[in-house]
Amino acid sequence: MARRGSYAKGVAKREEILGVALEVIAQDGYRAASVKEIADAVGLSQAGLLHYFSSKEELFVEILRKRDELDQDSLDGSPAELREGFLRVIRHNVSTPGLVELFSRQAAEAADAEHPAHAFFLLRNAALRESLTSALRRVGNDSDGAIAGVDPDTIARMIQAVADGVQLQWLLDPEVDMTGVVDALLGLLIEKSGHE
Amino acid sequence: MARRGSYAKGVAKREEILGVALEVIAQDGYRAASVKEIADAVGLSQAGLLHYFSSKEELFVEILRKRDELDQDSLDGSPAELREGFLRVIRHNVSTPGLVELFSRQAAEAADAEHPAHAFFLLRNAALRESLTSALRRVGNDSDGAIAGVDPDTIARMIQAVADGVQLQWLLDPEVDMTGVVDALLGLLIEKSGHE
DNA sequence: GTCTATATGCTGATAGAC
DNA sequence: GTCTATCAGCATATAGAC
Repeated sequence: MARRGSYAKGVAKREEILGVALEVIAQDGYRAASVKEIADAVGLSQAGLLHYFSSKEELFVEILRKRDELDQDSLDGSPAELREGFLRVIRHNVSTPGLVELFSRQAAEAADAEHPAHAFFLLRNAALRESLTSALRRVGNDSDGAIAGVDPDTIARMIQAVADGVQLQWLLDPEVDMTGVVDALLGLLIEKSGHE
Repeated sequence: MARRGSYAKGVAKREEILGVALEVIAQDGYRAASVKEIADAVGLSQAGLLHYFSSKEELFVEILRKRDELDQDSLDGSPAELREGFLRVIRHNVSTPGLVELFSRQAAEAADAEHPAHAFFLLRNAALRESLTSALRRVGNDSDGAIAGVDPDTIARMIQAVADGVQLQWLLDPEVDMTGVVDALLGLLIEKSGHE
């Protein structure tokens, strides 16, 4: 129990760090996404923080993972709820530009198979596609979830691509209506699946 | 003439550098996208290369601009040709992953309004949307280029988003069929505009 | 115009005391 | 577990010779 106790404290501290990191990056923007800034916000020195994460890159991955975890509630439930939940997540992202920038940068840097975030993004993307295709299969007219002859996996990639791509446009120009663009696509897809 | 001569030589050298940079990054990947690697490929020292570009960031912007310039031929012409040209550009990108990674990274980093690539991406994106909306207006049934009630600007953003977003997926996993996903969206949009 | 050499500056990572 | 101190390292940027 003593061993588990100290282990649990380490886990709790990690969680605390991730929570604070999420807040400070959301509030202060991507500039706050340095080890030192996060350490300051938590009330630790840089070295103190790196006691819990083996590297900056690992820290960033865990931040993104925690963020997904907090968003997960919105992505559970029925197909109709999935659409609304998906849009809710995007709407929420508007209030956290720093996290969106962190995500977008890491997504690009993760191209390298050796990058610490590479496996994370592969898994994350696959899980998201799975949620989407499963919803498509349950709601579509075609039993396999295809829409107008397009297979569900391609549809899922399309939805994810639009969401990720419009983020880049929005980071460049906050006037861009991220939710509107994604919702327009979802609307077109649903109409299409309903009418065929 | 003497002045214009030396000026012209400077321009010519810049162009030469950009051409070589495009080649080396396309061939050797994003790792070749450092000032030193490019300088080596051109046959200059690092300092010699930076004589022509005030900073690394400016160099990168010019590389991306040059790339667009070379792709421009594919994006001229009629609406039908625009679709084919758009897909041709994406197909070509498959052979230049280093450039796609450079583009994606810069697109994310350009979020900061102070970043040298910020203005470039704003202009580039606007020009691309203009090409797309103009094609939509010429080809659509609705005189204003809307599709199923979605305004042409949103459609244009959607198309651009899917192209940028699927690149991230493809960088992560080269098995992903970038062209297929984008073409599927274009197909859905065209059907939709044709049937309504 | 191009080079060599160096400054600069950050920031992530590590060693070792407490 | 946390800190202070320090290293390491690189890649950009600049100065100055040729």
